[in-house]
Amino acid sequence: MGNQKLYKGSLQTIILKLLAATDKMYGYEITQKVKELTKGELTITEGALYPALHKLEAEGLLDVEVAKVDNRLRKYYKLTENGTKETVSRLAEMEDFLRTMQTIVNPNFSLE
Amino acid sequence: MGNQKLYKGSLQTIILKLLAATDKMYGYEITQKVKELTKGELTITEGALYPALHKLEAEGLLDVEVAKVDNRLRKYYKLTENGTKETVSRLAEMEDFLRTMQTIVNPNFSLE
DNA sequence: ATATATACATAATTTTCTTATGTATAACTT
DNA sequence: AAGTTATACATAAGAAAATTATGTATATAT
Repeated sequence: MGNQKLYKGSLQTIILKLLAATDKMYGYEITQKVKELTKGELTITEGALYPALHKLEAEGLLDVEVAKVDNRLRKYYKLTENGTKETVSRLAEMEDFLRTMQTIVNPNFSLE
Repeated sequence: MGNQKLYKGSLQTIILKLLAATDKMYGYEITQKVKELTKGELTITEGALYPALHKLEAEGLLDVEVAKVDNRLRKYYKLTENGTKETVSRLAEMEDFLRTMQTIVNPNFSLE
């Protein structure tokens, strides 16, 4: 597991992107998907995930739909119309950030 | 100015990388260099910078050398031997992080 | 004379996480 | 049958790293 600290600030964007790619997902599913996608490099804890989902919902970016599967509760989240728009801009910001950081940490990068 | 929030957690690595590329720099110089390098996308505030420099120094990654230029104080920071080693591993972690995030937010990326 | 730039610093607050804890059901193991 | 792990939600306490606000002081530009 790499430096989790670096992921600080990017959780909302990750959630939004996954929902843009999969239409609807529930919390636990998101944690498992991220673990799988990142080959275990990023583990989203419940203490980070659930508050983040609640916040995105409160901001009107996500809609929630409760389901019962195998006698267990699931909360499916999906992007609202506004959430879809916001995802586009969050992804653009993320790409700017990644490009900028790439430039800075590039081994060929020099200050001269 | 992009989403400053995304840079949370990467300030130490940025400082270390700049010092690896320039041998010694003082605080204000770092803020200006970063602004220039990122074309204004990232503005490092003093409230973030100075505590970060003090912390890196306390951890033994930086040495400080005080100078007086034009009757004004400057504190030049440079990597210690340990700081140079640590920079290598911090940059490796940063590259892992950037690669992983790139995978997740890549527009060609799909969950199927 | 006044504002901006250079150069440091810290305190209060906010944001976002980690760690710890709690509830509950299902499935697997011994 | 009993205990552990997996599934599925949630929140509270605390830590980490920033922002915002404030402070000191000198130099330069208007």
